[in-house]
Amino acid sequence: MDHLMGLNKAQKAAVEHTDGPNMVIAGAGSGKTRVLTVRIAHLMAVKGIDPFRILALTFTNKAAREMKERIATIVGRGEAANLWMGTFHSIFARILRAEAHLLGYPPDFTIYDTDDSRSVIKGILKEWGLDDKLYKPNQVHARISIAKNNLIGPEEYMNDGELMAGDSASGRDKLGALYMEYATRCFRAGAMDFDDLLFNTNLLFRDHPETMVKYQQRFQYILVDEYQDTNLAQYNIVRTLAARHENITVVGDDSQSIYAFRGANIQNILNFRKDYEDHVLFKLEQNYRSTGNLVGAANSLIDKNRDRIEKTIWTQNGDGEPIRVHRAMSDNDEGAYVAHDIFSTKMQRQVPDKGFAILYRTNAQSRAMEEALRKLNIPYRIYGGTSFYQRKEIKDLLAYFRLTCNPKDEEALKRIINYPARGIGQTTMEKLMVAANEHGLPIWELLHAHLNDLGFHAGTRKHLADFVLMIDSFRTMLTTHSAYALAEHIARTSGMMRELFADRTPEGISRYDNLQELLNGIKEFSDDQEDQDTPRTLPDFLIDVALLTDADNEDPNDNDRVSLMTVHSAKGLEFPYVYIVGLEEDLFPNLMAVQTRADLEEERRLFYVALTRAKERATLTYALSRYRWGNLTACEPSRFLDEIDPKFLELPAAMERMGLQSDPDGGHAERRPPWRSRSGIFTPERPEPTAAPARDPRTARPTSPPRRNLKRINDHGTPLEAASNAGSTMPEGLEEGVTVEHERFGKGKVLKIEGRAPDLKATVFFPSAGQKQLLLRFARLRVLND
DNA sequence: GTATCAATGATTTTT
DNA sequence: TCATTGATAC
Repeated sequence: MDHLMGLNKAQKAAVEHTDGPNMVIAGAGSGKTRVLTVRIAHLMAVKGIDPFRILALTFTNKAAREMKERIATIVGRGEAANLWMGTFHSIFARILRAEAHLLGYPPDFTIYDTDDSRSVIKGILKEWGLDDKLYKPNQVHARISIAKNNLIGPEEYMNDGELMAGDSASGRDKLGALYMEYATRCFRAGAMDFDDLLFNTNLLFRDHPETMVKYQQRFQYILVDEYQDTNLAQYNIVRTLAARHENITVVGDDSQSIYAFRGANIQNILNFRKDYEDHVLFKLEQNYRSTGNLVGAANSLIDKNRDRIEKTIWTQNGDGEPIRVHRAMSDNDEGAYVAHDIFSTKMQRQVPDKGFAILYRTNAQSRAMEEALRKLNIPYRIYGGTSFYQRKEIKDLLAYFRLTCNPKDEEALKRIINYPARGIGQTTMEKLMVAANEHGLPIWELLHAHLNDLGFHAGTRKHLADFVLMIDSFRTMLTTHSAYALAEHIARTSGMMRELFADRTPEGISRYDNLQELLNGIKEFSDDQEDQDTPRTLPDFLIDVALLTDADNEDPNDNDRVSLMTVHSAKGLEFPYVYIVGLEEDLFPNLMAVQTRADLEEERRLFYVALTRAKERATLTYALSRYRWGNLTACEPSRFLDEIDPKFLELPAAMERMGLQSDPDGGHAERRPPWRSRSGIFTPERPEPTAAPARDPRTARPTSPPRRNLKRINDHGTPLEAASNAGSTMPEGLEEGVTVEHERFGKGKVLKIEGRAPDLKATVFFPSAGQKQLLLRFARLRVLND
């Protein structure tokens, strides 16, 4: 078969071994996507499997689309179009839509995005009079999200003594009740949030065996990409669906697991071997992407992690250039360096703009980079950040669509009932919301059936009735008009178009243009019927759009640009020249993510992902000072810089210029990399290895972390306080879930660790003394190894 | 009920 | 720094 040409032995084996459970451990750059696509094509073309019976799950729409394209080139477009290939969320949204009635949802249920979820939570907090500083909406949502991803429903949550105890220990004993209320309100609104798409699929299969069996039988072959990033909800769906035919292939790389923060469980990939005892394991270890230096550097880094599957990534590619490290004075300086370096590389080596990527840990870092690139007229594209679909004007129009399709959608209603202004203000809304909660009804139903019983003045009543009438008129068009015709009608009739057109400021014009762009998008969507016989309707569009991200909006004719993105969104991509910026302690690894060893290991995997994106050359940069929340803070170089074997690094001539010794006795002297220099005015002293507690590379965590608080800088640019190592706080191995001993309370279990050094706090449950909150600074906890 | 201005507080990563 | 919230005046 010619589609097998050019595959190496391991790749070929992974393609041809079609049946039974298979796991493909695919190192970075080892041709994973190729194997997956050829494998699917092979199933169809050689084994004659009906594409309708193949389920292929990915993490991003982009990955799904690209794979489909590649499969189409082998088996033909029409065949490929019938594959069930997409993200977990989009595939199961599709299935849920077909089965929604079984769970009591309307078929045109809304998908709440993160903002909607947060807004629901805010509403409840306000009504319940809870302090939104104690119950931060983001955190409440994160907690609910993690619960759902671990298949813990609101009842289970409230019945789980440990969870509830943990909450009340942290003074947030209403979390369970909040979760319950949140779920109730979403359901009442006929809405599922992102996590519900997976959670409810689990419910569907659990409570409706006949439905589960239907899908079990349908999906004869199941393939899962990026298996290391699946959470319990996803894992369980896959396991359930695969139980019948057991033709399951999972592909992944434990070293690239970077989504634990949202519930991904690396154990899923580590346990596959136990789950399917007669599985076959393929290891793809040859890297085709990167130079020898890059592969070596990445290996030396990831070697510091403890939780991983042993494997050796190797390459036949030449060594290539060493990895460069650049120290910048400030974040703007860093941007200027990167921009200039891109400019000169571009000129000297004739590299197109799209050959470069700038990767950073947090979206906030993009600004300095953007400014620098703009100054040199280098075209760039930012991935992530505020996407098109998050713009206010877009969300507003989408809210009209949502309300039309599902009038119970409370968030949509709140958003637009008075936009454009039609005299329905805050007071009216509050009355409506109170009444809705009293009766347990969606606002829409109140307005529709009980408008006259709510005690509104005639004027207000008229405004409300007009609104209802308008939405109802849109609803009658749902079945008679195409998505585009209806969308355009709504944009005009609602008054949104007029409102935006009237604004002649540059921003206003751009908002109007965005509106037009959305409508164009819907037109394209309406017209695109290649895989369907019936015209696509507005509800179809909404499901699609809710799960779309900015990355799905790329214009193929305008893609010769430098890419700017977070490391997370760079996963799966590759670029000849990669700049990884902001390699500073507290930023990368991120302050919020270095509480436990597992967290730190995830940060390290993230850096591993970043490094392995590069084909030709990687450049690592860090700044000595950086604006954070608007004020200048001093930064220390990232520990990750130390963790790469220095033989893969280029140590710049800057060393000599700074008057540092370099090899006075023929190569045996201490080679001090520039980020370790002692003398720079700006360089905040990091405790020397001898002074600081040794960092054990196996546990990869300082036995007693130096304070990593951001230090304010005074006018002379010197840190106000030296990095203090006082207050040894974190005992070795202390993390959530371990058993500890306290000199007064005896043995206890650590439920939670929070705060930042030196104010790290642990919530510990002692059977003898109950829940205690302990400042690690004072409580001498001893970790017990059981 | 609406518009304007000052104060406030947030930045980890995404479907 | 910037975006969102709260108070004030219209």
